[in-house]
Amino acid sequence: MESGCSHYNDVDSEHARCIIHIDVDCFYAQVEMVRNPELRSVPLGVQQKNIVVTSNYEARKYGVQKCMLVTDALKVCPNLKLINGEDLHNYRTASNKIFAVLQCWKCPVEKLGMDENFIDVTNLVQEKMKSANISNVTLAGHAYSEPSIDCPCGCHTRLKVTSQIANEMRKKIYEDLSFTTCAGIAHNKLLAKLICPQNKPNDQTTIFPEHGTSFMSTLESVRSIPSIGSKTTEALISNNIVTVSDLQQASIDVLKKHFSSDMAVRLKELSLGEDNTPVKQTGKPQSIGLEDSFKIVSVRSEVEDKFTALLQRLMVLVREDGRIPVSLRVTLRKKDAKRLSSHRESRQSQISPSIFTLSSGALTITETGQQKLMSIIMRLFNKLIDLTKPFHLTLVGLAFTKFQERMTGRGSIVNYLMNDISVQSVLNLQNECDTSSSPMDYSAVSPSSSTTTDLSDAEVEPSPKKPKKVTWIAKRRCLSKEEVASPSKLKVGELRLNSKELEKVSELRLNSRDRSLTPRASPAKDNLSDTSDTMRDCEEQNCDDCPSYVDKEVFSALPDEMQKELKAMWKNPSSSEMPRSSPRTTNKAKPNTIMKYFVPHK
DNA sequence: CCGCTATCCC
DNA sequence: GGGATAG
Repeated sequence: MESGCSHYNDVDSEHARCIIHIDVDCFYAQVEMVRNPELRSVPLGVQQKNIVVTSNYEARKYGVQKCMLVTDALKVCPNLKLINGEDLHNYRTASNKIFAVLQCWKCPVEKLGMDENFIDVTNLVQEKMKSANISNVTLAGHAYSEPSIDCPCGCHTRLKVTSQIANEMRKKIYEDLSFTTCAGIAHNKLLAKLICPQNKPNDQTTIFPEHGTSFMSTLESVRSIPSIGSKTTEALISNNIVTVSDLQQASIDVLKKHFSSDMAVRLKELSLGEDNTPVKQTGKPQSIGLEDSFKIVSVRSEVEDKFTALLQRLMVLVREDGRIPVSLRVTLRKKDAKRLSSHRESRQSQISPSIFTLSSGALTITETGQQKLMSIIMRLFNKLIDLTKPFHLTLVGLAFTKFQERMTGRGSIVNYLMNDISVQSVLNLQNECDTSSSPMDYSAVSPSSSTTTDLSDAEVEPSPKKPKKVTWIAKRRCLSKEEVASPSKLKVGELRLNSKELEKVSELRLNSRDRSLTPRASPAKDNLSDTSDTMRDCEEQNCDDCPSYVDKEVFSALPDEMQKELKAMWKNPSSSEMPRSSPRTTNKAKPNTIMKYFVPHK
């Protein structure tokens, strides 16, 4: 190191992180101007229903504000050019492009709505500071306030480097996509977001940690703090806490009287400009849903029609998403004289992935699959409505809320096997108490990930609503001829492998099936073979390294690497990786998940 | 203000 | 499962 090395870099400091918040200027209006550059020079408003949801800066000169009534906007700006913005498709596309550009920096990017993104560039800044001489790095854009004190942790330098990165990002968004943006640079999300609009449009602002608290106190209402909404504001105001400054000075004990302890602490921290929430990489949504509101629906058949229509639309979205849903939620809002606003009720249930099919890689659903889903939906509906009384609904909603975990492919051979096996087990779990001949009783089927929990819950602490004690029996199922012959049409429940992996597994299963079928003459039972064959086969397949429950032939067909990994695991089960969803246990009475799925219950 | 979609927290 | 929050 050289001369005045005052650039101490304390990565454990409270100011350790480097966060950028990027906000696209008047997003909808810019999308329209990019589409049609002639609009750039005229006052432009984007209209939804009867309101101007946003306007370009040309229109703002005349006083056209966000969410203004069209009539009022035209009064202040008779030349206002209006474009209908009710179709969000173009906006979504533009939003995704911006998100994609930001991903180029290989840092976590969190999307917030269509026009905002957080980026955590902490690691990138560290790298830059290691490789380049940053002793006299300059700030890009504005500072909220010039750094005065010399923060010993080195955050000033880091944030200056961050401001340079933010500048590069905005430059690339402009060069690639022609969108101007604002950015806020800070050591946390709260300050980055709040400082972002300080220099609008098309500019960026950095705030240094030492100014966090004083900046926050410039905010008039507690409501301007993200995560403090109308309800929390009400509660605070009723305690005479109106401004952020009030909140800064409020006693924590007073806050704890009206909020949970965690919430009280969090409110206080926010008021001081402190926020340790991480930037979470945005990925696929955790739920995909639709809802439909209306004046009144009081007839069951109409409800069914609404759900059928929703399901129809929802399937398009799920198909586009590509993942296989395993849980379904039904929501409704009852007509309520008291609370007209959103008081929703919902019920959800697991669904069998085998309802869906994969044909040549695309997720589809058969007619009978739709019928199965509808019967689940109506069963959930019945749980929500007392059918002996009249009902009055003002909204119904449908959402898929859980999805089959993606095969990460490489990395985990245990997952490779587990996913496959666990799904198989689920498909073949049967409730002993179930006397019906129906092959699928949805109320009884548990998802792979929660089978263990459900079982123990049922044994240890039966819920009063489900008093009957259940016993699960695992059976191995053979593939039908059609399924083997045409793997692309296999039930989705058995297919969570990519095509290469699929080929392998199909092959293994085919072998396994041939072997179990040829020696014995029991062709009558096809799909659901009984357990005895399997159990005996397992006993016959004993080998030195494999437990008795492992099919030797299947095992030996696995790649050497996989065999090794499995053997290692069997030698020392507790130290081996387990699937995320199944916490391992040291309790011998409670077998680990792998055992659970391999060992047939007696 | 309300409709809609999604997430997080209790 | 329900409420609060965001956009």
